[in-house]
Amino acid sequence: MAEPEGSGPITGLRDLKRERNRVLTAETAWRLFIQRGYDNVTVADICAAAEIAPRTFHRYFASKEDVIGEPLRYMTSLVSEHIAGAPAGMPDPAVLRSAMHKLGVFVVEHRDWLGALRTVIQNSAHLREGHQGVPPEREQEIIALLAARHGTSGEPSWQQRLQVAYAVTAFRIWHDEFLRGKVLDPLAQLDEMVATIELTSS
Amino acid sequence: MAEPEGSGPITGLRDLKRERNRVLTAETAWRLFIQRGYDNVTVADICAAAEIAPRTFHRYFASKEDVIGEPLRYMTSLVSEHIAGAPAGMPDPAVLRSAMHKLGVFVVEHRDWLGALRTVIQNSAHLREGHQGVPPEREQEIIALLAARHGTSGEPSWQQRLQVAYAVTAFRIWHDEFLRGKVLDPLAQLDEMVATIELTSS
DNA sequence: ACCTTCGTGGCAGAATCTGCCACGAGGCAG
DNA sequence: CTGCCTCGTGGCAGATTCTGCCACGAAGGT
Repeated sequence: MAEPEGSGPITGLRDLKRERNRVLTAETAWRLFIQRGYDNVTVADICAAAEIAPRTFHRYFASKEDVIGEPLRYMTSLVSEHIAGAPAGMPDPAVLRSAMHKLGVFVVEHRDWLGALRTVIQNSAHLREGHQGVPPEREQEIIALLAARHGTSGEPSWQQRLQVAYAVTAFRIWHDEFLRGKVLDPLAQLDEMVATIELTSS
Repeated sequence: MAEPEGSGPITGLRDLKRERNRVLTAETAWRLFIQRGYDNVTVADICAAAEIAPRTFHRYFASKEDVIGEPLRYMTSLVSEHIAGAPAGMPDPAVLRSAMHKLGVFVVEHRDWLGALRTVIQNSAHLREGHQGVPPEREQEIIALLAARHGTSGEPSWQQRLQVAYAVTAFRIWHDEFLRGKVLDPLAQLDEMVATIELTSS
């Protein structure tokens, strides 16, 4: 009996194959969504293109809709790692600003691809409502990480919750404006928008 | 041929019956959800209790999930009406603050019922992600209403978008804290939280 | 009173998602 | 290296959600 690793995908040959197939399936799905639209692609189509069984698809992803959320999950993991690795002395607003900036760099780098995915979401009646922005669960995660930085136990204050929520909200608005091509200097604009969270910490 | 009324549910005897059945169906669904949990209630169950055909259910609601969104839709309509009826001279932040306050009064009045519904959402894996807060579409609606107040045509500025987004975000955080029973003077706290949007308008 | 409009219910079917089981490749001692 | 265990995969049946289609009957207008 090894260590009780519950989730961490370690370096097993089997796990590697699994993860490769998972990523390949997701990319296949995205490609099909972009080509034909989310509603015109069935799980069977994805499985045929990715050469896996439908049963296996639902082991990789909780639902067809779940495949769309994959990039967002990755982006939130970026934020979490960035916060966890931030210097100990840095104040919370600065940590949040740098995390959002890092996320902005990622979005700018993958602009075309994220834009295509955004179009897919906009064109599907099922996805349009509820698939923008960071879900509250992830906000809680960020709040917990920030609290852990200075060892504060107990419930977070509403100021903390609000500041984190404002940060991801500002990012969401910027993300939308940027992908719609309405911004000249994207990262500068992002910094300016995220800077507004500073004012709430009076 | 009458006026080309496309959507407005007017005073027809037929429309009245339809609307009564719709509301009755929704309330029946909520009761079942609260009693047995969202995942343990099928559309067939709801239809049996409400004495309608499953086919009719899906004419009332786009999906089973859609029944949950009904209260939120009503609450956003409250906000829209409040903004549309606000005095012409009042500045945007004040309009937003009063609208959120009015919404807060509604939530406090229906605390028990909304709290039960919140528990239903929290206990369902399907609903937990993506069913909190105001969807971006409604934000756009609020932004448009505010813009219409002082006749500004063209695209809204990012400051305007951010301010509206902050307002509904602050309300969401308050709403969550309030329903978890962590607030002593709810409406005062709400006002204090929503007041933070004022600082972004520099 | 007649005709039109339209909400309702029933049916068939597509599509999503899950529980169950058997097969086979990866992984682990001995 | 061999045998055994683990576990990812695929196939199958079934529940459930959702939609297109059609007929019936009540509401509404002439």
